[in-house]
Amino acid sequence: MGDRTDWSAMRDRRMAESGAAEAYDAARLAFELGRAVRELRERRGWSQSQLAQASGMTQSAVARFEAGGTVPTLPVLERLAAALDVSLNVSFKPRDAAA
Amino acid sequence: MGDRTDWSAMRDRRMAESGAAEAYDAARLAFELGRAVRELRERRGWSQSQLAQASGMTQSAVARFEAGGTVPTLPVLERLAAALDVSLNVSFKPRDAAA
DNA sequence: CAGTGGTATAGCATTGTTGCTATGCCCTGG
DNA sequence: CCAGGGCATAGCAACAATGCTATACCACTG
Repeated sequence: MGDRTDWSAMRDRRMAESGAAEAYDAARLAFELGRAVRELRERRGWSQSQLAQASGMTQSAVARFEAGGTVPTLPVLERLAAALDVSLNVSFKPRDAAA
Repeated sequence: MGDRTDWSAMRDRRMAESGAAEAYDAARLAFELGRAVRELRERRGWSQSQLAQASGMTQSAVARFEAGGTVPTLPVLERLAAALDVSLNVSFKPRDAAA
């Protein structure tokens, strides 16, 4: 994967400023959520523009999100989930037990 | 529930401006996450100040979060989860199937 | 080769969350 | 009665995500 963008630098800066681990996890979570949305979108055969319209965003915002360019906010995740007809799950899980 | 705060008005404004449903869901999610954190914190017998220190926040930020005063960001949720020794789970779930 | 659709980036204004400090209320213990 | 701990709010500065417009690149097609 080439470093065609400037975002990696932005993330690195964030990591250096705070405690690294937490910011790093957030960036990784952003990346994985982006990939998940991209998969769901492509599975439906939608273009970024279509998803954007369905979720009240613009194509550029969708592209930025799918690339993991920023850590998404919960309102945005909810709108994407609604548009893709899936449910968003945000919860805390004990580390030592299931569920 | 008493309306001792000003936050309900803020949420109402957000709901009125956008599409209502999405913003409403985000506010409810914020509220439930706040309650979850409060439970985990009290279960550990921690004060807001202790949790704040453990998660790199201030007591006021913890109070605001537990009250559902703002929709938390993922970095904050990660830090709280780490401090409370639980794992944060953010994912999309199909509406028609399990897992 | 021009035209079109899909995607990636850039730049900027707006908006909202967080960080921080200070303060007020309630309750309990001395 | 007064002091202190715990929690709720306020106000403001700083920062980061979103909204939006415009543009560039690529693949495909007429």
